[in-house]
Amino acid sequence: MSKVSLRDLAKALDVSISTVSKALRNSYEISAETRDRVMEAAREMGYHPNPYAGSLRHHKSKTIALLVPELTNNFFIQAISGAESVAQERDYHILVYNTHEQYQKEESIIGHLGNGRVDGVIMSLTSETGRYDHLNDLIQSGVPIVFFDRIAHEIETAKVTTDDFTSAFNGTEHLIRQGCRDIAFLSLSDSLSIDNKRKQGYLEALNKYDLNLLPSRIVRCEGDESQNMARIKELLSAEKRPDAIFASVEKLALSTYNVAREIGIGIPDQLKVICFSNLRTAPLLNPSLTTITQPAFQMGAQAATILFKYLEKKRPVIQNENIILKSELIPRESTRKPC
Amino acid sequence: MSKVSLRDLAKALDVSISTVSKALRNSYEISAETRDRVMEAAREMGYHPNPYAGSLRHHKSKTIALLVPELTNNFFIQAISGAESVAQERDYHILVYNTHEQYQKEESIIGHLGNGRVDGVIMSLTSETGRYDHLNDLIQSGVPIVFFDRIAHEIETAKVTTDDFTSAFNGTEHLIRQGCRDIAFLSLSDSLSIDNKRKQGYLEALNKYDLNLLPSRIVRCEGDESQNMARIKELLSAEKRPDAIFASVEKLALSTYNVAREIGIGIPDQLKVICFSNLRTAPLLNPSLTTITQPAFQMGAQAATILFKYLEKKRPVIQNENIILKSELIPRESTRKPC
DNA sequence: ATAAACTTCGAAAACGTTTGCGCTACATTT
DNA sequence: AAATGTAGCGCAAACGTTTTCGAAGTTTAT
Repeated sequence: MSKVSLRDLAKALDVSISTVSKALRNSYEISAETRDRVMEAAREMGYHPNPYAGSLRHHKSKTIALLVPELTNNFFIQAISGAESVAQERDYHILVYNTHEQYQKEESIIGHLGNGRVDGVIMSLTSETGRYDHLNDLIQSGVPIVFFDRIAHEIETAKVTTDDFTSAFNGTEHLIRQGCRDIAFLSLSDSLSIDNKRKQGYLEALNKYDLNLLPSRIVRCEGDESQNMARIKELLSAEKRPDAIFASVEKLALSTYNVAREIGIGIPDQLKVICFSNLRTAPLLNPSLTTITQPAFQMGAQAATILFKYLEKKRPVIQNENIILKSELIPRESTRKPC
Repeated sequence: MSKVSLRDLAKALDVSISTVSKALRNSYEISAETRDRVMEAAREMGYHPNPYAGSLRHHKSKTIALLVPELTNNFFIQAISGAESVAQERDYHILVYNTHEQYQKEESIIGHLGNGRVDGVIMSLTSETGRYDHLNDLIQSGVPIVFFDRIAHEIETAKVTTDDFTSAFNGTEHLIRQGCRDIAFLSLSDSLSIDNKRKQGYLEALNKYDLNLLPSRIVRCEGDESQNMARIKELLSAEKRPDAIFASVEKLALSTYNVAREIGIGIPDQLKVICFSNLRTAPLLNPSLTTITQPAFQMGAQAATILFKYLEKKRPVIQNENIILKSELIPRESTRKPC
């Protein structure tokens, strides 16, 4: 039982290829009797249509691409999972690509998506991405893009994000209410939309409470894990160290935990920690970690839903559309006030 | 700049389609001058070959499928990441499918992979999967499958696993050496190869130390999270509760942590816990979790490497081949002996 | 009875490639 | 001078579909 094509079926049934094709698609042109014969034979011979032949005719692949800057990351995985759920419902296929936080890879992958391989793209930008020609080219060539989380404001299309500014504001305010007066912010990248929004929320909260900021309190952590840990260690080893850390992403909070443990700084007594995170084990950490948790699964599902909505139209040009979901601040021990 | 095809290029250059095609593939039939003109025009007009047209001719899609029973799972994500890395190097594309631990979904997805959509499959079985007709059919139709972790012994092909028996034996022995005498085993599914191997390793260790087993000490946890937690709660609430838990998978250990916290059982003093896990936060948990960590990334990478090795042959029928990688037992506080 | 309409099917083009083969020049050999 | 060789290119088939159109044959309407 190797590949069986329409031609094989036609030959076996002694009818034409087009008859078989029409019968399988329940065309009104075919008599019920013939249709049943064809269906029966198709099942028996194990016929499955060649998807690429169909794609070639239709200029539709029933396939979308999903680009994320990291795979081993709870947020992105949950988002992928959400998108995959929606795609599976609609019989779409998902190509997954890891851009590894590298602009060059993003560009190269996007380049491979041009000529009909996918009907659309769902993506989150690299922390390096500062120009968008590759994305505009793709859209120009008729492949719509929906962004989630790390979006490109410059591109007119649908974007699914969370209330980063407000969440960061609330998170910072939470720290202040827990008694912190010198809060450091661990940033991932200056070119990232979400990072900037979060930073602004953080600054706005400091401003509201008249806490003036040392410039050194905003720490860029765009290196690998050991480089970031070195930065954090430097920050926490200074004679005047901050009394709280707001990590813009999960991994920086974990690095902070590791550094704190290494150099003997107690959380939350000597240092409070909060971060954006989708870590399922946040409640089980030592100490349990206060998080701002994004609805990652829903974000992926929403992005997919929007994309499919447009793909079902004849001319899928996506309009500007901003879906903003709410994150949830979950206070835990890492920001507990001393009693 | 919408789609540009060979025909468009040919028209623009006033040569035939075949000349363009050959020029782009650096055929010796084409003069250097023409070749350069074509190359130049192709770049300028933004030509990218339609992948599906090529697939149709070649019966090769440069695409593989990756089926996992769960997406939000550190082990599988790392494995996907490993496979993706190898695929990216070789310019292969990866379709990712979540079978949601459901045999029916696995069967349906496999059915969609039949006619040329993918050149090969890398997969880990569902905990429900007990029959393999769908997989054999796929292989018969010329699509090779490489298994990893949750394999089907019954199918002759390449399989990448870890030393589950030995690891489970060692893990159990570790518990015994830490003073445990009544060790419960949390199992995921009876039909899963890895689960059985782990169970056997566990039993063998008990046997070596002459610890006789209550049948109730092997607990099947194949439901959803709340059902599993109920089971574990029942186990730990009994008047004679076990002094250790060996969880065959990560999520059951986390459920155990939650239950223990809920009903006030101290880890490790009243209960020791060990599990197979790829949790990055294992060292940061409260208490830090003793794990048997599988080389998940390498497993995915290995599986992909083997698959590609066969795909590059003319007749990709994969021979029986068992790659067995070693897991690492990392003792942490959750199995610490009382001092 | 003939014309019109409908039913059921097949021929063939098209999607965008790749590739074997043939054709034209021209150059080289006898 | 004729025969042979070669470089450079185009024609057309093929991959497996879908779909338009027309050709039969059959039924209905006039």
